[in-house]
Amino acid sequence: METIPRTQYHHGDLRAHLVETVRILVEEKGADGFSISEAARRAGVSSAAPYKHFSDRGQIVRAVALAGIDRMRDQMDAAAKAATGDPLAPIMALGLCYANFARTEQGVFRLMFGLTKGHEEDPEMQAHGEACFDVVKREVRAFMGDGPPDQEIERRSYMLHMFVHGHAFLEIDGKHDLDLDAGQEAMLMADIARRIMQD
Amino acid sequence: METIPRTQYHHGDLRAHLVETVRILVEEKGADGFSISEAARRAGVSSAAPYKHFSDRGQIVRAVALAGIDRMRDQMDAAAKAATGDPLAPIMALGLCYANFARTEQGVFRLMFGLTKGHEEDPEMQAHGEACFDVVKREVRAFMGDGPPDQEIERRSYMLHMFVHGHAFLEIDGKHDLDLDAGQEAMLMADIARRIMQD
DNA sequence: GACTCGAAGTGAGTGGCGCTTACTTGCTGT
DNA sequence: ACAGCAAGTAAGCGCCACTCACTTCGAGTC
Repeated sequence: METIPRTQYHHGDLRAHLVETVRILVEEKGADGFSISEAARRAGVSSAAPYKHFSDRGQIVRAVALAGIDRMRDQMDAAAKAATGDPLAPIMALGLCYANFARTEQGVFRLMFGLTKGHEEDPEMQAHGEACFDVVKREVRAFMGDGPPDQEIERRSYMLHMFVHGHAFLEIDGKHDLDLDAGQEAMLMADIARRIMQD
Repeated sequence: METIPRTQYHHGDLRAHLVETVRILVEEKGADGFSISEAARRAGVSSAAPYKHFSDRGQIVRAVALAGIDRMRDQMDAAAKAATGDPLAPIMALGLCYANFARTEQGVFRLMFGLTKGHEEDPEMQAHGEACFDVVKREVRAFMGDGPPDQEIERRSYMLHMFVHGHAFLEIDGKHDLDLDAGQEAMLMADIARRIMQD
């Protein structure tokens, strides 16, 4: 990240640079402790420059969140495909992946959800989220076979999502005292996955 | 709520008044769209007045969150005690209560969690949260009897919490498309409760 | 290769915010 | 009656999001 003042007048790709800078700031200062001004400062441009690329602060944050969703989707996809052995392994892997993402990209994770300021019905946001959830549904379908109707796949997938989402947030918010090591967390995930997927 | 300018110089109980005003603002404008200045304006005092009662904005927000936790605890306690019939009824009732609180006090609910700015290790906050969780543990113990060790009670209670917490947030964030009516939500809760509490 | 036109920058300015400071008010205890 | 202190005020500071009038410079045209 370039804190050094630019030599050229035009930046090159300020838009992408800003998104990345804000991502870092969000992790450093928390999901609501950063400012666009500071991001501009770090990028070595004036505080007015960001508004040539985004209509307002919300749109920058939105771009950071969207990129986060995509990143998480990629990680989930990879984790599910890499998991073998137990037929429940891919589903467990998805859960662990979700929790790990929340821990390692806490700030962005918070933005991805709870970004319900003016984005209540943002179709692009929803589409990217959907793509993420599709990975879950795909693995649930793979586990359950072709028997059950889509509605049942959806139901189970949502149950899994509820659990892991709650866990992720309780974890990063420090709202539980049972501090699990990686092994214990994996066992918890396995237990949950079994309970949700059985019968 | 008094928007009318006061007649007396001294307010009477500005502290409590502010907490209530901020609570309302949080619901109106969202968990991060309100300002202390506006709360002061609504209370009919100068923007400096709040700082005679709170060291900073964070402490006001904290007070609002604390009051919220207590309110939720009371509702959960009442809901659990009122539930009869099925032995799982109290546990289901707790879940529905949690989800309903999140819906009706969305702003405060968001504050109660995700208030991890400087409050990471706030013992009072944790204590109030604990008191809330105790209600869950009490009902789980009631369901399971004296057999299982405390650790198992804790485990099951946390599973319930994960699930309902995830549901509450996905719900208020509008992150799922299966829009459940009250009956369907109750059935979902029942299904989950059964899966978690069985064997 | 000069010219122009628009995208991408600048710097100064606005209003609102959180918070502080120095001062005032008026209730409460003696 | 009065002192002292808790609880208010107005004014001001620095930071923020965002705007506006202006400048720079690179890409496309002749």
